[in-house]
Amino acid sequence: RRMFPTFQVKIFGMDPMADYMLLMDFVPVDDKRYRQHAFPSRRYAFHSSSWLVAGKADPATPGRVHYHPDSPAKGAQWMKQIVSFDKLKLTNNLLDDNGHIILNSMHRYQPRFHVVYVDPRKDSEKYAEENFKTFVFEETRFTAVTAYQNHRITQLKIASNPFAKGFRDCDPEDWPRNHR
Amino acid sequence: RRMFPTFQVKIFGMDPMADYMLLMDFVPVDDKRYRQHAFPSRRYAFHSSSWLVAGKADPATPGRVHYHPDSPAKGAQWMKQIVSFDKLKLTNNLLDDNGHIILNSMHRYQPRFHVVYVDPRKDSEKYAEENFKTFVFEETRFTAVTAYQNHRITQLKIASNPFAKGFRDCDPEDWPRNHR
DNA sequence: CCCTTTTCACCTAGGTGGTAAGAT
DNA sequence: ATCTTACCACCTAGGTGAAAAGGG
Repeated sequence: RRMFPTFQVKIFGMDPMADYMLLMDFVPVDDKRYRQHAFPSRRYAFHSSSWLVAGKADPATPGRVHYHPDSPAKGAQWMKQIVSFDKLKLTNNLLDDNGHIILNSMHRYQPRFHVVYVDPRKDSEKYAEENFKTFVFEETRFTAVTAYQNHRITQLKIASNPFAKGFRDCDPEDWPRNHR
Repeated sequence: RRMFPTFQVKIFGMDPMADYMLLMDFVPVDDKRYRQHAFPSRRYAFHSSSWLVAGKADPATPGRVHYHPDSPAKGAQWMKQIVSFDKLKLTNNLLDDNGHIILNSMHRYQPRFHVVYVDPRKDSEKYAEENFKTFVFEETRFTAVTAYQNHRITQLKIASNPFAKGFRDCDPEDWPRNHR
């Protein structure tokens, strides 16, 4: 499935005439597996609001990469509007052959954003290091799940994702302006 | 609206590592305007199967061009599968600002397909002539209309365009194999 | 009359969380 | 008990010709 919200980025400082590839990947935040409850219990109507460590992480998944489908493109093209990675999809299927990003459920991940300058020089491989920049936004960390573990996350998604409009109790269009 | 069927082309002989732009435009086939009937008549239940010349063409429309949205891309990318111009849209609105191709209704057009080699040399403008190839398939000529003038064309479209499935009398899936 | 414009029901295509059944 | 899978109704987004209304 897609990520929601989508990872979006505004870019400055490229050479407008040069070609760049934009891509994303996901690295584990830690070496842990998470779970909802330490002990069996009926006290929680719908899971808890915090995660507990359940032990060591499962074996790492193949480290796939997602190229922005407009890659390669000129710096001017990338900079003239917000770049949105809305075609990026996540899966927990280790045998996936749709090229989706493979993650372990119940593990924490840090999305990373990479910019690659397409070096026109013949021996460009030599400069791979300097033609490559990585950007990490820690506020985009998340726990991968197969089903939501927290009502407030579910409600936030239903309220903000247009495709979940069918599950809304009231229409946000009817809200007073100062509540939007 | 879109063209249907979509203009599609299979490409051979490019340099796999070089960049190319692919584009289409439309040129008038002649300097004529067409119409259905020479004289008022009630003999035709739904128009005629042939076109009659109605006089000289209307003033030529702005000669817009449609770049395939994957442009620019490497020869290897273009050659590895059929290239489909399914994002190309036609309009009769001279003031259109969606970048659609502007055509005069009731006029005949010849679609043209152009391949532009993106020359990496600094003085590439000098070689514009040799880096540009045009391909014309006369069987793709058509008369632009705002509404179909012939029942058999309407039925052919309904039978073959998936988006018109709602107007089909019977489901082609139910046809015997040798009729498909 | 002939053609164009506008609106509409009906599709394709695909992104949501809910839900029930399945797996461990 | 906890988590995963498969399927579903319900959306968004947009491509069809029909039909009615409008213009010359």
